[in-house]
Amino acid sequence: MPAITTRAEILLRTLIERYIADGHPVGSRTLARQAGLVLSPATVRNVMVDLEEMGLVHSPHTSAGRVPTQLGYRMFVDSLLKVRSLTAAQLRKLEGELASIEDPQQLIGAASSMLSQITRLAAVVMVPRREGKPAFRQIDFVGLSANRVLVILVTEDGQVQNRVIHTDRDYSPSELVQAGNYFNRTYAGLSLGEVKRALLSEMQADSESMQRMMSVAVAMARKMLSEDDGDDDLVVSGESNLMEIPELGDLHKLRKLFDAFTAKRDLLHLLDRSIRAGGIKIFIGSESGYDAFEDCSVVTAPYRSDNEVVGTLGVVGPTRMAYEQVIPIVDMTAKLLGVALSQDYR
Amino acid sequence: MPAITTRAEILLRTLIERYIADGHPVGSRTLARQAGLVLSPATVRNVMVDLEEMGLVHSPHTSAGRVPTQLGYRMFVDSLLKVRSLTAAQLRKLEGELASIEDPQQLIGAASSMLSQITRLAAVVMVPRREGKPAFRQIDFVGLSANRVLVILVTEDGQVQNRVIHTDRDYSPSELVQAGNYFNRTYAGLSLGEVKRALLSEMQADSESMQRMMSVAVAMARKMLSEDDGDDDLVVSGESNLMEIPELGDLHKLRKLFDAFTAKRDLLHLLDRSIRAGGIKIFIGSESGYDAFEDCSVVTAPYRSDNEVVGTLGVVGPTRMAYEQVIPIVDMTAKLLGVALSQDYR
DNA sequence: TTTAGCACTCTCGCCATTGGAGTGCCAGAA
DNA sequence: TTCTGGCACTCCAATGGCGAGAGTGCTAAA
Repeated sequence: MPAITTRAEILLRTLIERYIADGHPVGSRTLARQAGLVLSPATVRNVMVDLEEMGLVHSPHTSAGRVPTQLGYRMFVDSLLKVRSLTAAQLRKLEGELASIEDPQQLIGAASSMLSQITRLAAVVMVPRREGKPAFRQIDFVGLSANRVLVILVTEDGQVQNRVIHTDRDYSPSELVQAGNYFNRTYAGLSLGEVKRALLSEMQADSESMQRMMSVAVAMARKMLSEDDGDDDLVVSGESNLMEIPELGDLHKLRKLFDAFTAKRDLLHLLDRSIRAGGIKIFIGSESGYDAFEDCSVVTAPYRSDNEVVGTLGVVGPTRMAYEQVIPIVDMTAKLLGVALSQDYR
Repeated sequence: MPAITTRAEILLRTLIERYIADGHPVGSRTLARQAGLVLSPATVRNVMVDLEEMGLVHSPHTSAGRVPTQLGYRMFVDSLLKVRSLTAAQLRKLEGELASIEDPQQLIGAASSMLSQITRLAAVVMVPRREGKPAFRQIDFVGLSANRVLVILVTEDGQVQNRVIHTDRDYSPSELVQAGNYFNRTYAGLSLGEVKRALLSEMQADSESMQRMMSVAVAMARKMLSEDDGDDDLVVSGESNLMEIPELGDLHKLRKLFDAFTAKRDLLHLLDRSIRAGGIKIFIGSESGYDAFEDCSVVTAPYRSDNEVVGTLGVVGPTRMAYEQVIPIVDMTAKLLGVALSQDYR
């Protein structure tokens, strides 16, 4: 296994850039011209067999040019890539669109749709997971029909969640108001996590010491909070951009991809893996581990709100994508989304 | 223009059934055998030229069989079609899945996904539009940061809507509670439409006669209610089923379709048109008027809650779809969804 | 170590061929 | 008048052969 020389690196880089640009296998003649080195095609060919031995490039058939392998792309993004920073226009557009939105939900949607529009790929944005962090602000109990109570929970950041729960008996409106008041008085300002813990211990404490009503309120709130855990969600946009991409022309592959987008589960796991990594993370081809993304690369970046990572976003596109443009766009979108989220509700 | 004979009708029907079944143009030999009539291929051919003159069938090229035209399909579904009623198993499945769900939102989602699973086509369900009908139950004002108030509106049927609005000045929590109480006292039990009307007149009335606070509450609520109009929405599922359909194999067409699904606008208009028609409505090919659906048929049925039509649902599939199966399924799903919606919150 | 030259290989587009399916039409039968 | 058998014809789809073009691998010389 030959060690990789500087020249080989340059050639690999130009090969990949070229291949990304037009999608055709690159021959030795074009590569020699393109690379800026003064080299004959024959020499380039010699280098190519080295690269092929190292598993960085591959020849679709004897008389085609070379194409990067997954490993080749990996090396490319790891050490050969020069990212192009955004144009002023792009930056302005991104900033402008996000700055004008207030509602976090809409913000997520806007980020996703912009990301897909600019990259012309599919974009995914994970909704922020606050993990019991946001402070509790107010709870309301509204009686519906018999035995059914609507619980409305408002957090400090202005998010509203609601759920219908079933109770063992019918409660009068005034009982419900009372329960709500008790709750709001007792727990105002605590984080949801703390509220949850407090509820747990309160449940275990001697229930005689509480009025029966309060214990019901506690039970209701607990039900509400406990079901709230797994509500991670994704916003996907621009899936149909992927239909324009020749590599994914196979309807079968395309279908797997689209199903993955609607199922969301795998995608969520993938984003989850990258949430801990501090910055940009790139999954090339089968590196993701999900076969729906076998011919795709996924570029993700975590975003932070109030200096703490709360989610990830990214794009899904063909392995042969314009990394040097996509990476800064994803990066910047994550930053701007973070800023926009932090400015709200503070 | 020859009038259509009974025999021609039978042949047209068998031709379409056959074509729907396997997608190949049908030749005179097969048609003669299939139709159950004792006829030679030659005779069938003579009938075919009649049908072709009437614009009901069409020959892709001189030596292929015949294929139904849009007009042919129209005649087929209008007068030739024998719908097959559901199998007991299908019915049980539909009933079972929907009966166990309570939340209207989830119900819509479930109906949509079942519809697409059973038909193996794309399904759409319009969310019920209640047009100011549901009764007002409760409103809450929650102060967020300065000048920003979260308004939470609960209707009699347990639906919760919330929106952040901006106010001219900062309000204290107690002011907000007061405003809420005033509101709930004054308008409890009225329908949203009535509340809206009442607010309008109240705004115009001499504002000196109200406390300043109340007028603010009114303004807030009005803002909330007025923005609430255009929130029609759709739930789409099973889009990716359409990728398996050979007629739609063209990626360009497919893309248009998918974009129509995400844009929702055209689809919404289409469903809107069929909401007034009492029963099943079928748009074949370009009848829909939207070119994304040019090669598709759309089968819709309105559904009712509490004996009043509140929405439509349907499926989108290739023009060549198994109408005799799809129609009863759409029909029954609409009925069952109506029943399930009516049983809740009553 | 690099380069030029050369034979070789593989793909791709083009064309001609062929078999099959199905039609249209006509003349005769019912 | 209506139906049918027969026949010539048309068109498609699949097949195989062919040549051009692109690019390689290898070798021998600079």
